[in-house]
Amino acid sequence: MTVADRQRPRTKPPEIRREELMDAAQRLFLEKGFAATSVAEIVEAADVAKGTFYLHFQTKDDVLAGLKIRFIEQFCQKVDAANAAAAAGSWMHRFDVWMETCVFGYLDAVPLHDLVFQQFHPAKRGMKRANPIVTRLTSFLLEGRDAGAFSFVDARLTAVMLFNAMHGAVDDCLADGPSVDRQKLAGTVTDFCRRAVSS
Amino acid sequence: MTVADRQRPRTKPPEIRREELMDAAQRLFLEKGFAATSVAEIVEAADVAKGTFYLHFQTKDDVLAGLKIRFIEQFCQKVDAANAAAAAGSWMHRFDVWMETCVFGYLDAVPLHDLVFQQFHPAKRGMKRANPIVTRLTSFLLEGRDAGAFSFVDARLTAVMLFNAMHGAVDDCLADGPSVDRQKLAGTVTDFCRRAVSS
Amino acid sequence: MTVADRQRPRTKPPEIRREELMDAAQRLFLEKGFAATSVAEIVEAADVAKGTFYLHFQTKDDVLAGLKIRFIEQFCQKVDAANAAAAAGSWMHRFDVWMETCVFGYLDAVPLHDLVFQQFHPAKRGMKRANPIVTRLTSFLLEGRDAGAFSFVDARLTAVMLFNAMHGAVDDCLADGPSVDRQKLAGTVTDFCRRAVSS
Amino acid sequence: MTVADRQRPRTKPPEIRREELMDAAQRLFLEKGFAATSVAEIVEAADVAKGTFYLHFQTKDDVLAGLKIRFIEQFCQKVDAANAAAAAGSWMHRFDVWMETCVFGYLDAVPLHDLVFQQFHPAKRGMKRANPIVTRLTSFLLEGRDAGAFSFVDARLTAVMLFNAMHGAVDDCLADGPSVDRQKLAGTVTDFCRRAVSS
DNA sequence: AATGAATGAGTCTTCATTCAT
DNA sequence: CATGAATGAAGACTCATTCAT
Repeated sequence: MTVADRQRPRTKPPEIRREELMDAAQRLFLEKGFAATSVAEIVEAADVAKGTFYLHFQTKDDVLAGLKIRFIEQFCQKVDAANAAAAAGSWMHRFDVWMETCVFGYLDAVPLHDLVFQQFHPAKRGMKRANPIVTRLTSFLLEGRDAGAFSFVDARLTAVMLFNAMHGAVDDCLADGPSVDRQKLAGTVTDFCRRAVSS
Repeated sequence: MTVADRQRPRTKPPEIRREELMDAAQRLFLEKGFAATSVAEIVEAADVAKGTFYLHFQTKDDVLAGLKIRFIEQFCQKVDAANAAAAAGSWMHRFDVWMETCVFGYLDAVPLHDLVFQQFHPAKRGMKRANPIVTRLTSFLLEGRDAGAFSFVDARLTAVMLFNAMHGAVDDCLADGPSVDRQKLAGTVTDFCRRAVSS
Repeated sequence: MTVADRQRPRTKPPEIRREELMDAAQRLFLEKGFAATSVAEIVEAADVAKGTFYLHFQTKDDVLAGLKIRFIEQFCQKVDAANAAAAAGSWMHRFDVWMETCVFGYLDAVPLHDLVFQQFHPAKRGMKRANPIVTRLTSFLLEGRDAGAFSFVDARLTAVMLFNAMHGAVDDCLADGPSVDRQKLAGTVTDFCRRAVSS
Repeated sequence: MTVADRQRPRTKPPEIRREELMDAAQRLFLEKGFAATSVAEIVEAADVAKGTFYLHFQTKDDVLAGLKIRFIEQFCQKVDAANAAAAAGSWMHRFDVWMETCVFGYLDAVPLHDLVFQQFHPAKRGMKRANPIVTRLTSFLLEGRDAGAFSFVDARLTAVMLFNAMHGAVDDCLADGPSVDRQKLAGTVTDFCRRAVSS
């Protein structure tokens, strides 16, 4: 309460502060879970006052929403980059690259993925349709089929199943422990997926 | 508040009371989510007093655990029954039956499945290994391969991927709305899965 | 936190607890004002836990509403009793009794009156119409006019003006300090009021 | 956010800024109540930054005090003007003008009056003595009595009662809705008041 | 077996005010 | 004169759990 105690305002540009708060929140959410993390802990970790949090986010849920958007953006960038890099190869090669990128990408991000995709209440399953990875994969499959490289019944549903198969495999491996033979996993997944779309 | 209302003997056998509480809890959890449902609401729905809840369950989490066990038991029964009924057919036919049973079974139970498999907070991913459906499917795949009917790299991982592909497909369809062409969905899923394990 | 610390529940019938909480709240509201009194202080004064407060009231505002109802009931009882006791006298005498009862009643209750009639937000002026004292007084005036004892333009508006005149006079006297010549005040008020309705 | 939008010099003379802030505050206070209005809302409505508010007012209460002073000044001007205009008439006529002016003046300002006269918390009832309208009316009544036109027991208390009767009547009419028969109301009030002071 | 009043730590959120720029 | 990011004390309200009856 003394004059000495009162810290002078340590002003930063809003984007920086917001990012710092999101970083702190993400770390804590991953450690202890969303519900078990209090706003008090977030602001302490970010070294700001309680009120500062509410300068940048409407509610605690709001941070999670922000984290989700950030996660999706970053993941899409990875996939797009890998896809572009392999553009010259065969369709099957490009498909393998797709799935491998996803496997590796998720291996590094499964906890975060689960965090941001945790369904808040029920029903909002509709959100899943928005999954931009599935959307991209669907387009890719359709192009490949037009080129005679792939075969399947329903492009979108196939993309969904490929995505979930991959995701489940990664999940399962991680369940065994943190040390995973990444190449072996990727090999098994791509083999599975290739079969499922081979013409 | 009438004389008739109160003091009516409300004693019931423990198993019945427990079941009624679980039913009430399941309904509310599915409607509003686990975290958003309070014990107060559960006991109100089950028409018992607060204390009665704690006569049958240690904590709120305990009910969810009970719900999970009940769900798995019921689901396994369905799968086992269908599998037994198709035991005389070809391996591919039996495989189709497997996947179809899952599709139909999950179509009716996806929200419940998601509820009981919701990961609480930490990386209790180990739990997933316990999924008895995957265990059963793994055995089935191995037998089929021994009989020369199937081909794949890793039995367990393949079972995991098949399971997740199926689950994802059902999820995705449900996202569009409650009315689903069940046969068409089952057909697409079985086609996908059959490709993935064909020798 | 020790076992010794934990007080055993000191259960009381809901009506008693509710009354005790209202008493504590009323005392604090009168001392420090409604806004300046926290629920924490109320429960401390009533010697119960925070949660107990919310067992009996939905919100903090809810207590004030309860206080208002209680106040009105008690005030009406006083007026009705005095009115009944004077029923045998002349109309003018009964009118004097009316106003005197109000003057004395308010002298003892002005702070409480102001507390419970403090307008929360705007507009809810409509509430004032519900003032049962004014309603009673209106009826009384009409009966007296029918008997040829009173004269005025508009019964209800006259009742309102009499009530407010009385109330303002009491308020004004109280502003001078706590020691008031009650008889002199009552005399001045009844003189004023009698003139206003004399035929 | 365009270049044009920002950095436009926003400096204004202090009196203007202060007035604008008071206008914004008064509008919001009347809409939502004093307590329910935040400084943040005031500065937004006045289109200035938070800090600017504290350049012109010490605290939030300070604005309300300013509003009160402004209100009283304006109201007194109206009454004085009307009184001066009627100076040539009879005492009773002048009295009618007095009360009519008040009725009409309050009809347009009751919400504002209630706002600025809302007693904060303690029994700062002493403030009411300062009511300059009552002071003026007291003087007027005394002069009229000296001239043999009025009769009453206590000049000040009579002024208080007249004022409160008038105020209550206006309040009551407003409670019915925004559309009021102003002339009828004024008639009823002046009739009531005239009786109360007639010799 | 059943009750339900009581508990109290814990949570999110608000907002008047300050001050470096 | 003006700004607006930062502060942090304070407050209302929730809810899983207990236990005397």
